[in-house]
Parts: sequence; C-alpha cells; structure tokens
Amino acid sequence: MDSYVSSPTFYFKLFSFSFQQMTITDLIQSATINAIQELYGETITPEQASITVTRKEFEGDFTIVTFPFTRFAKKKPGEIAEELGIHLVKNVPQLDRFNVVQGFLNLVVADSFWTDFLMQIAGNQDFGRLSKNGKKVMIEYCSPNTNKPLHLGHVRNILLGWSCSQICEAAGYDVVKVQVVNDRGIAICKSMLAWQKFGEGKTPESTGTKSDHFVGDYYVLFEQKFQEEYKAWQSSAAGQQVLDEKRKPEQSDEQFFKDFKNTYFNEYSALGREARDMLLRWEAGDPDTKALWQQMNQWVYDGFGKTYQALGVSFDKFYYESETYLLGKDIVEQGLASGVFYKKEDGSVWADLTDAKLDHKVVMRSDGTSVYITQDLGTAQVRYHDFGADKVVYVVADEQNYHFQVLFELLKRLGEPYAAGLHHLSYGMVDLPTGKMKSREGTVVDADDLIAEVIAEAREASKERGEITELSKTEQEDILRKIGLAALKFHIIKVGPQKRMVFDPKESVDLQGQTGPHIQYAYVRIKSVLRKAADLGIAPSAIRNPQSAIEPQERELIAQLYRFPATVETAATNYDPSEVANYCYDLAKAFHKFFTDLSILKAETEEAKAFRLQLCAAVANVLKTGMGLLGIEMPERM
RNA sequence: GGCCCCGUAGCUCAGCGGAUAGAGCAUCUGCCUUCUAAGCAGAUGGCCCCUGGUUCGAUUCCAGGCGGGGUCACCA
Repeated sequence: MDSYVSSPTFYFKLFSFSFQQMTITDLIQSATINAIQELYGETITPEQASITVTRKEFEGDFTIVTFPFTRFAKKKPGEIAEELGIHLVKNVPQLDRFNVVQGFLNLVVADSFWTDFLMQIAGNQDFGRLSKNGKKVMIEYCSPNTNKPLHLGHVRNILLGWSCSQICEAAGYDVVKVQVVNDRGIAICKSMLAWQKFGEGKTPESTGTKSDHFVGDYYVLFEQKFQEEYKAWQSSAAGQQVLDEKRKPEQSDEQFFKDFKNTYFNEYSALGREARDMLLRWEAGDPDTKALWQQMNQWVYDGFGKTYQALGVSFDKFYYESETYLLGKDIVEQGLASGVFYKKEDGSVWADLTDAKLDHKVVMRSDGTSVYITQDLGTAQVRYHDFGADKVVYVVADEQNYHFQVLFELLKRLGEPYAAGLHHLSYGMVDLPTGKMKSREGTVVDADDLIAEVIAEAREASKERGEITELSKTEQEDILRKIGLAALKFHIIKVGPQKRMVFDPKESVDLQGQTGPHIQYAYVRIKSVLRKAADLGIAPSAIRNPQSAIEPQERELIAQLYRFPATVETAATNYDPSEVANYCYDLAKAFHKFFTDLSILKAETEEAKAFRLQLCAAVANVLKTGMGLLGIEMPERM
C-alpha cells in the first residue's frame, strides 16, 4: 500500500528548507483506505477513496462519498458514513468532528491544524514555489513575422508563454525561454520593396513612428499598390482574356479574381515579380539587399523590444529563420538511412505516417530544398544541442495542431532524446465581438494601441476615485500602468488556452468583478491595513488562543491558501495558466468577503487582531506570487 | 469527405464522475460618521446542443448525430 504514497503528486513542499509533507487530503485518504480495510475487510485504491472539498452550504472541510462502498459493506451509505466518520476522527488527529448528509461524510479539520499551517507559512515569501526538480523545460513562444507589428493574437501567445515559463519555474523546473523569428521570406521583401520604391528615404525617426509600425506601414502600402495594379489589370484586355479562359462556369467574375489573386501575384504582377526578385537576391546574398533587409528588421526588433518591455516579458535566446531555414537536411539524410523516410522517383523525400493515423508528409522537395517542417526538425535539434531540455513546449495557435502532431511523430521516429517531452501548447484564436480579426479588413487589434488604451482607461477610473492623487506623477503613472495591464492580462489569461475566445475591448478594460484590478484591490487593501497596523504598533502573529474558534471567513481563507502549491503544480503539469488565474480570483474574492464581514484592527481581542493581520499578510504574499506567475504586478496603493 | 478542437445563464467564462450546476458583466434592491465601496449582501436569469450507452450516480466518461471553428500544399 505504499505505492500511492511514493507518487510525487501526493506530496508538495511546504517549506523552503525542502522536506516533503503529506497533505491533509493524503492523510485522510490513506486513513480512509485503512478504515475500509478494518471495517469491511476490503482493499480499495486511492482513486476509490476520493476526497473532495465540502460544498459551502454544508459544515466541513472535506467530503468522502460513501456510495461506492455499499457494494462490499452491504450497508446503507448513511451507516457507512457514520462508521467511517467515527473511525477517521479517532485515528486522524487533525480531524475534529464530522457530520453525515445522505451518503456524504463531511469532515471538519481541527482549528489547530489551520493555525499551525498559517504559522508555518508566515513570513515565507517563497510559499507556493516548489523546490528544484533538476529538470529543464524549454518554452518557445511569440514567434512573430518581421513585416508588421504585434497584434492581439501575439498578445495571447506572449501571455501564455510567459506565464507558463513563470509557473514552470515555480514548479521547480529550470526554464529556457526562446523565440523563433520569421525574419525572411516574401513578406518582409514586400515591406522592403515598398520602402525602396515609395519610402523616399524616410525613417522611423524622421516620421516619428514606432519603428515596427513604420515597417508595417510599408507592408500595408505594398498591399495597396498591388491591389491597385491588380484592379487595373482586371479591367485590361489581358485580364479579361484570362477571365474568359479560366473562369469556371459557377464562378462570378468577382469570385474568380479573388481566387486568382495568388496566381496573379506569382505569374502576372510586376510588383509580384519585383518582390520575388528581391527574395532571390536575398537568397543569393546580394549585399545591398541584405543591408536593406537588416535595416528593416532592425527597426522591427527595436519596436518589438519596446512592446515586450511594456508587457514585461523577455527571452533567453532568439533563433532567426534566416539562420535556420537551411537546417534539417542532414536529418533527412539520416532518416533515409534509418528507413524513417523514403525517396520518391522525382527525388522528393517523404515520411509515411499512416500507421500513426497521420498522412504521408514531404520533408524535402524534389529540387533538394527543404520545406517548413524540415527546418523545424533542424531547429529542434540545434536548440537541444544548445540547452538540453527534458521538456520542450511550443506555444503556437491551434491552426497548427496537425503540423505539430507530424513534427512530434517524426522526432519520435528519428529517436531524438527529447521526443517524449515535446508538447504543443495549442491555444484558440482570438475573435472580436464583430467576428474574426482580418488584416485585410483592418480589424486587427494592435498590441501597442491596446496597451495604451487599457492604461488610459485606468487613468480615467482613477481620476474619479482620487485615491492616489497625493503621490508623485511617476508613482501615479506606475500604478496606472500596473492596473491597466492587470486588466488586459487577466482578461486574456483567465480563459483556458484551448478555447477560442471572444475579446471584447470594452470588457478587457473593466476594473470590477472578475478582473485583474479586483485582485489587485484585495492586495492593496491588505497593504493599507498592514501600514496602519505598523503605525499602531500591532504585530502580526499566527498564535491563537485554542479557546476562540476560527471564524468561517478566516477558515475559508486559510483553506484557500493551503491549496496554492497544488494549484501551481497542476497548472505546470497541464501548462495551463488559467488555473492560477482562477485560483487568484477565488482567493481575492474570499478575502473581500472576510474584509467586509470582519474587522481586523478593531477585532475583539489583541490576539485576534494579530492573527488576522498574519492571515492578511499571508494572503497578500500568495496574491503577489500568484499574480506574478501570470506576469501581473501588484501596486501598493490604487 | 478524413482527422482535431469547441458547444454550460441574454453576454464573457469556471466546473469535467457525486449533494439544490457556479462566477463576472448586464438588469433590479440594499450596505460607506472611513482597517481604500475598483468592495459586500440579495433578486432575476439554465431541457449544462440532441439521442443513446456505461454507472448506485453523467454537464462531466463512451458511441452516434447537430451546430461552430480549424486543418488536410514539394506555403510558412
């Protein structure tokens, strides 16, 4: 029966000096297994002895459902619950009493257990951070193209990637954050060409434009000029001739030209030819082209850097596709030799993945050049060589689900040592209330605009409150920045990654209800009380007279705090920051309830004041840590 | 068409084998002679997409539908 005890999920670390301690639920669970053995002579598994948190309309902390035990106990659920309750309270010192409702056994944990726990975590800044597990996880996120600025989609990606990295770190991993930059290809050539033709030597400085937006503007300009050219061609004799020859009977003229756009770009367009020529010159290493490319990209990186800084995120290493796009060919050779790949008559190389319910997949073109996935194979290997990693997480939108299934399958078949630790953190696209974001229709929400907007909104709301007007201008701005970003970040991160989400700009700026600022506000209230207590000379203390019972609001808060380490752990194993977000909200909510129901500095006894202060301090600490895992900073006042 | 994801209050989302399914927003009603009302309490609002199956028990697991999205390029 030791087998389940040795499983790491049944432990978490309470203290910074690492020793492992069973949680109270594990204690109850193993005691339940013993009790069932003694009472009914039946051996049950931990899964069968499932413990849940008691619903708040009943008295108790934890609940055991006894229905499954009727099979062998040959008694009514209520009777079993009664017998089990007596046995557990007798054998588990941490349990004070129990009650039975239907077949549900509600267990009440002794006050002393909760106060002891609070004493243990008092003053421990690292509570919730698990000790190092000696493993490394590499997280790739953001991965932008360099032809235009970051938008709302990138923001979701960045927030997911960043908070995952923070959560993994808290869960004991070493973390390497990497970004793959798509800095080459036809898209950046379009920006380059438009700037070269129409830019008149302008620069971000000369126009006062944020430099990534400056480059993006030329990308847009290219599209405009191309559309003009295409429109003109459509009504020309040449265009009409193609229409007559190639239009399918069921197609309208308009539909035909819409579908024909790519072909036009590649085979007819003058601008298209110029852009493709530029790409060819780039690939040939033409110095002028390279210099222009470098200049444009540098502008973009400078601009991106500012956005990352505004969002409070960073990367340990950037990989550039211009340096990796030729990688992977040796892997293809090895794969051919080992029989993972096969070659077709035309010279193209394929993998047959049909037995893994996937398709045949090209890994090398017939002309010997590599495709997208070849490059990914190469990059995976290079990165592993650079850092080593037990787990590799790719934060990429769910439109690439199939791609990653194939990539992981290939890496597995190639026998890469990290293949078992690969994970695609797939997230749903972000929609607007008006529908999908479409760059062509100009409905894309720009990241920088969004950040500015949420801060402006916080400023507006702050004016009405007048709470921070005494502070210096810089302090005020710092607070407003924290509040605005908390609203934005929490609004996005609270949604489970897998779900496609609707982003309503109006709601993202809300400061009330289930929002980041609501949680910050709980923290600020605590900080305010702690300052006042210091002035009054009241020191926090978890020591409590055993005679005075803990209030339900206090108990609820402590029980919430108790769940924090386990929350961090599951969020890390699931790569799901929304679990931490929802936890923080629940904790803040419980605090606000406590705060309005019970007075801290005017509590009945000195001892109660000190105890509540200690509880508050612990809540503040967990809120700060938890929100920190989401990349959200806490202000001291608001 | 094959495969994958999603379907819970008017809206945005939690819950994912267990008790009468929860929050926030919106609508309505109360609570500031001060530990910050960005808060709290209450009211209103649900065939948990449908139909079967497994189970003592299904919103939760399985199968089949329906609706929405994605993806099936020698594109990235």
